[in-house]
Amino acid sequence: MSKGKFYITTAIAYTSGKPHIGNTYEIVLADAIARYKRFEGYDVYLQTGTDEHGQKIQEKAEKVGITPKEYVDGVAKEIKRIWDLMNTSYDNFVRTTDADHEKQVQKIFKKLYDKGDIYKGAYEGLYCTPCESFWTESQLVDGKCPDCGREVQPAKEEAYFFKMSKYADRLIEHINTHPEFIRPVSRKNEMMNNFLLPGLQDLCVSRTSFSWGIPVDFDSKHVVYVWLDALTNYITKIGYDADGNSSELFNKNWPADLHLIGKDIVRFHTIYWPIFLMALDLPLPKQVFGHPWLLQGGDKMSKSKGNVIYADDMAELFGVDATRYFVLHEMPFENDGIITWELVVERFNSDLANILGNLVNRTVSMSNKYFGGTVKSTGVTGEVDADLKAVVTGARDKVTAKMAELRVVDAITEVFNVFRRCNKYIDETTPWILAKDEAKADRLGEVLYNLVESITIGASLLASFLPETAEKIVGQLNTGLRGYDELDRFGLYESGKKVVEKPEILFARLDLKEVLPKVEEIQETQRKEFEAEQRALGNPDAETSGKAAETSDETVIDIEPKGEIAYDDFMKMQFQVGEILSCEAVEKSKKLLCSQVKIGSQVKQIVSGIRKYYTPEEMVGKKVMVLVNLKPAKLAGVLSEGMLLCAEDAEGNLALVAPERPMPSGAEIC
RNA sequence: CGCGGGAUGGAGCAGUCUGGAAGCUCGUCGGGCUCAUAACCCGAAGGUCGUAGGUUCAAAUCCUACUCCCGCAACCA
Repeated sequence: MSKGKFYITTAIAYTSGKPHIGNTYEIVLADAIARYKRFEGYDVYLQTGTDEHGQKIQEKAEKVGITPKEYVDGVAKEIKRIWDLMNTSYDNFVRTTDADHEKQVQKIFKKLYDKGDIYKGAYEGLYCTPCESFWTESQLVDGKCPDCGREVQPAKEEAYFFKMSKYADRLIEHINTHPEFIRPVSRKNEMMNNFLLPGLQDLCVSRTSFSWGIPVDFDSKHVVYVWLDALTNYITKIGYDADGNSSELFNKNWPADLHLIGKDIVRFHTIYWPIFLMALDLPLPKQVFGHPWLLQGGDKMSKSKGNVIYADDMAELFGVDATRYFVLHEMPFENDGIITWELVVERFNSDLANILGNLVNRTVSMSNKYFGGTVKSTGVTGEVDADLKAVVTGARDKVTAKMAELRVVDAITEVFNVFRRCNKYIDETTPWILAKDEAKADRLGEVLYNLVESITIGASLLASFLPETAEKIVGQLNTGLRGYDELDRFGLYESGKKVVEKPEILFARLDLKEVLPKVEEIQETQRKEFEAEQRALGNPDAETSGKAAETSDETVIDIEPKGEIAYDDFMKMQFQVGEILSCEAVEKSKKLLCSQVKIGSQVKQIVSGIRKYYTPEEMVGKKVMVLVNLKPAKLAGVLSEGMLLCAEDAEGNLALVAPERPMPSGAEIC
């Protein structure tokens, strides 16, 4: 009896490196939703996978000395391994390097080209030849290249563009008439105000600067823009065919009911993707949910800090279900969630061990102790039974209501309220006192029956979130999980069955003191791996910060290698030691500090983007390395006559470079 | 005046759209209980709901101004 189809997708993971717990959150969330929908009776199709093209991947593979395909094969395998480890019930794991996908993307590109929505044009802009970069008028500084300060020339580079503006009005209309399309609502406002209402630019949908992508089949210099490539997986991998021979799977499942994505890519999913679909004459997905991020103690995770939390590390320490529980529970609906090891342990002990694990344990123990494990309904009810039953049988609808709004945390709370109520029931009925009175044996039997029945119902509701645990619980109670339609009825546990003799501890309480050293170990390993990786990539200085740039979802990004320079070029630059005489924040900016720097006998005003790392007070008196003969420029309206040199680490943290021994102001650095 | 989000007992959050007795989890303190994983149950303390005004019989909630955080954008000479 199907309630209809439900097609849900996650964003496909970019194969630039191992996904951390924040990335893993998405698939676990999707899995919980998918499992619950299936449980409700929907015909669910959950699709996830990997996004494998793009310049970053090509560069990275080159660094390691393997082909891009070899590289993504490795990462995709690792991602799939983690998805499987987390016990996620996806129906389809897609890869954008799959042949059928690539073929359809080419067809789609051609179709849109034939239709006139994609046209061949040119980047027209101001080109800085040494930097190989295009700039717009507004990016220029004093009419010069913002990178190198040299002259720029008007230039063109051939590329394909998509006519976004053609569909903008229709999209605005759609968003306005479908309030549920973008969730949460705050993201909708952001999209409207920032991108749609100011007017959409045509989007460049091809690249010629690298080759690791899907080639445009009628113009092989170009590869398809990664987002056009990646987004279309939602249709190609369920059988969309641009020529009209789409599969039954596609016809049944499209439009998608829910795209689950991170808040950072809302723009692509609520603007570009719908417009691509409009151009293909396809209906739009019903809902796009941009979930928040999970942050490590408020910081972004990064490998070099050794504070990345990976799902498999967590699963090893706490178990798969505890890991699932944690990410689902700690992620709020709209704001970023915070993850710390202390919080993990607290949740684990309080909810999983104490409320749930202990409840099952004490119930099974008592059944064994008082009745040799036999659970029998005697019909001797008590006053408090009614409330227990009401809470237990009413839980399903509450959970369903929360899930319908994608309030997964609240749904889990509803499930746990069942277990909390059971614990309270034990206190209200005091079985250990009943057991002392032979005449109350029947009442005692009924109490234990009610507990076993309630736990069975609770476990059935829990199954979508903690599938393994739910099975273990009903296993100990010697029964099975209930169907959705049975959960509003009390008393289906077969009277007279026996529970297991020895209750297995579901979640053993953790001691933070024992967990932290293990965490320390993991972090140490991570830092070592990171350094080893850096060395492999030819960055021997990696451990002290170094040049290897990296973002949270990347293992490494190396900076663009610059061309060799002659000694003369080097000699053109004048570096000197400067002493900071005074320093103040630049009013109009959040990042800039303006310093008066004494270099020899002159004083220069230099603006630097280091406000985040240094206060004006602590700047004063420092002797730093200054590039003196840089052409002055205005930053946030303030004149800057040079550059304070900084080292930048993986996360963009900056540290001023200073002479290692005291040197007088003005000393030349060469 | 770039766009947006946030500020609620010690911590983490809900409540704000649709004004009407400040709520949840954890922690703390006190009590109960001993079936159970030092678990469970009950109770208490603790908040002028960022600040200042305003609307209203009534404001965490609506309006205005301000302060401080955080994203994005810009930018980081």
